[in-house]
Amino acid sequence: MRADAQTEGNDATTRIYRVLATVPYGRVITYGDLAQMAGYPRAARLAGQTLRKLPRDTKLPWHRVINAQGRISLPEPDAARQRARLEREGIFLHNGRVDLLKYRWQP
DNA sequence: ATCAGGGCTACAT
DNA sequence: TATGTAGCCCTGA
Repeated sequence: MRADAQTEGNDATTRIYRVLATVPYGRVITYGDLAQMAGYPRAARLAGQTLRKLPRDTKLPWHRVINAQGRISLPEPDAARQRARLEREGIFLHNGRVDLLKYRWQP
């Protein structure tokens, strides 16, 4: 836990979930940005580890998180689920990637 | 206190 | 564009 994070009174998981919840429909965010917005710059892998623990029935938009290359970092069959959810929001992959310049969300 | 490992990244070939 | 290679930083053992 970090000093600046402690002042917020929350652990990394909570902070990451909170940011994830703000990612709007039809947009995506990278692991690195998610971590940074949660107060953990350069801790992209932390975001990954955290998301991996999400329950299957979560309401959070886990599928809107992709890597910095615009690619899905999940092994099949989860990658297929993520792709399907993204498409349902109008986000399609071309050559296995999302057009970050167009859909990347950054406040 | 240490250490390996993770849904990663940036940079160099 | 496609690898390879170092960093990064947190968590759990």
